[in-house]
Amino acid sequence: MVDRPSLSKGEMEIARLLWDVGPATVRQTFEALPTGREMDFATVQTYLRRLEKKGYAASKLAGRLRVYSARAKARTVIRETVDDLVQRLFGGEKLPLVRHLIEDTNISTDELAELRKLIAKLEKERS
Amino acid sequence: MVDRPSLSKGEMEIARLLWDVGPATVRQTFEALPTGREMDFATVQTYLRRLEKKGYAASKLAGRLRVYSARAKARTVIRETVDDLVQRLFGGEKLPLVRHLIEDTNISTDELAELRKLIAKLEKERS
DNA sequence: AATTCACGCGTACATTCGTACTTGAAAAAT
DNA sequence: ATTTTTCAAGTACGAATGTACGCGTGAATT
Repeated sequence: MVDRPSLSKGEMEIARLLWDVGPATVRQTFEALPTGREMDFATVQTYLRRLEKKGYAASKLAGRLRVYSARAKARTVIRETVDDLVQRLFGGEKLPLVRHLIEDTNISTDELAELRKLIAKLEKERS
Repeated sequence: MVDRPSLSKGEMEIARLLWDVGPATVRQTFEALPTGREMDFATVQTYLRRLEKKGYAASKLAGRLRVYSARAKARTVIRETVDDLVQRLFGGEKLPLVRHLIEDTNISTDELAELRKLIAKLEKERS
């Protein structure tokens, strides 16, 4: 619907944090960065600003702190992003991507089992 | 290993064509573009040049035509690209991506069945 | 009260990206 | 032989991206 410019890689990382930690200040977002992923505070700030400009986030001042919150649902953004990747890298077919994920990344036995159940459930629902 | 700069979206599209149609001239690549995806001949040329510069392709002149061929395996590049996406958008966990693909994209019943078989096979191999 | 810290906001800046146009030469068509 | 088409190679150029710095102001610390 709303047709936003797509997310850049860096913006994706920050958007994900926002989905995770909910409405958050720059600092809270900054502190939600995974260990090992170092990025300047001001860089996070810039990404949040850009997310807002692109329509992925909203913000308001609470006192003198600006609080950002996600404006687009993770579900939706993930769909758009993955669709785009599938289009460009797999010519539009998603199955090869799924196959890659379960064959070429060392997926754990537990994960395999979980997928088996998920598929069974979906197949049951369809019949 | 070789650590190349990552592919841009546009470069991905062209890289995929190259894997598909094998060693190819600019024109052959250009003509392998999916219907509906229009892009200038010169743009394809630029992407191929950039792919080469980044180490994803090699080329040589055959007569007066330059023939490009993939230098990095699709498998590898797909792994790198998907890994990166999983890292940024899913915090490193791939299962949510798989789940998204089989739950939130209208996957066909045939595809579901195929996945079920694939999983069964993998599970058998592991035991 | 004076100093230091933290934050918002504006700005910066080199690189990459998307998307071509141009020029000159060779090949193909007339 | 002249015209037209086709390439390779160089160049272009604004927008997006990654990554911050600096200033001013209000809050916290000493």
